[in-house]
Amino acid sequence: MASPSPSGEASLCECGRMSITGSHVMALANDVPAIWAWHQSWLLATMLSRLFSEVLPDVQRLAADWADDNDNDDCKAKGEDHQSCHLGDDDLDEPQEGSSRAESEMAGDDDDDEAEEEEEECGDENAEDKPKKRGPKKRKMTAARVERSKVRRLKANARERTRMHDLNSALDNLRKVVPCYSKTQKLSKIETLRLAKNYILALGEILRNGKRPDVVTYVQMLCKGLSQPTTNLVAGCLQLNTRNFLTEPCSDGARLHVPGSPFSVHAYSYRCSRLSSPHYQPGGGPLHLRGPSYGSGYEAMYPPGGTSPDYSSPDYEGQHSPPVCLSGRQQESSETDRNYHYSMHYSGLSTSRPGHSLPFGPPGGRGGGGAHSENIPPFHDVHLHHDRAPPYEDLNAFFHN
DNA sequence: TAGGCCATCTGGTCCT
DNA sequence: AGGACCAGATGGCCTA
Repeated sequence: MASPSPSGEASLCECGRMSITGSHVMALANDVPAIWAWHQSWLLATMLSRLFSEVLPDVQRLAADWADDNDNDDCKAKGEDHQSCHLGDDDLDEPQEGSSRAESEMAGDDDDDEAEEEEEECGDENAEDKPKKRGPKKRKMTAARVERSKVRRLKANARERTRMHDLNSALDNLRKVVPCYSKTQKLSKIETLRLAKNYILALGEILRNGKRPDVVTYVQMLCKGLSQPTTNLVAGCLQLNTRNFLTEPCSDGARLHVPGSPFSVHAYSYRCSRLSSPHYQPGGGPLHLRGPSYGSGYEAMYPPGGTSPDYSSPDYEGQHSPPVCLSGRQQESSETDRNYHYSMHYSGLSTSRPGHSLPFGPPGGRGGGGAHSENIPPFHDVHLHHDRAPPYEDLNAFFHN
């Protein structure tokens, strides 16, 4: 630095006065026993003692030399202006860091720097032929620094574990309030979030329309974007027996009331392809709509007559999930047994809230939806999960029938 | 065995 | 400096 710029001068002066670490540190440095008492750290006391008693004179001397020698080597070789060399971007952002680096760099020519446990990286003098790099310099990883780094890493790992555990706990709580909950077969994280989103959208849709959807529509809303296993799970949780509405006893578009069910169901020709089956052939039916996001494994089949959700509306952006499509295998497995494993989020139903009326009362006046068809197992553990305001309670009751 | 899911580690970034 | 958050990597477990 043949002609130190004002900024460089200020930096050097600060280094010389050692104000870089704070005047209080300098004051303490003159009293090593105080540091011992203050920090209870042999390492820090040793470092500061040596720093100020031995290194500081050299630092000050080198600071003067540095103004004459160093500048040209660094900046002109890179074609950089002096300002950026004196105070690079990183220096501006981290003044203490930059000052410390200057301090270490100034002390770099001293042979004693190898013994400085807490000193910064001073390797530049060892690689004079190498171009100096800008930005933060790597600190020398002394044993003490390595040890501290390990401890810090272990603590960070523990915190990260705790954080993830908390997150998983929150997800568990979310699993309990979405329409499908099973202790034995947990929804995956992503499916839980998707189902929760669909659940919220479905509730909002009900509130907006002020009328209940048919069960197929509701299931479609809930299962939008879900994987087929999850779709099956939700269907099971919602007490939907595919034999009630996934068969072909009725003409397309005709409504079928499932005995005991509060829903009136669109009975339509529903060929439930096991899409994951190797026998599956896409595009096999007139009512089949390809699921946009499940081209390889899923096929969306919506009932005719516009009973499917309005996926073209802004509320239904994103993936479309297939409606209920239970595999033959899962149909063979006892749907009834499986349903008993799931906690239905009932509230305000007949058993717990006798006389409570549903805003979307079941057709036929079977208040509370307490009756069940032969294909729909009765609920034995109807209970309130939450204390809700009546409207939401009613909605919840409706959704879980 | 491939793929999905998960827990954990790790380094980076941002903020205090 | 340290904590929170995030994303990538990795390995284990499970299932089809």
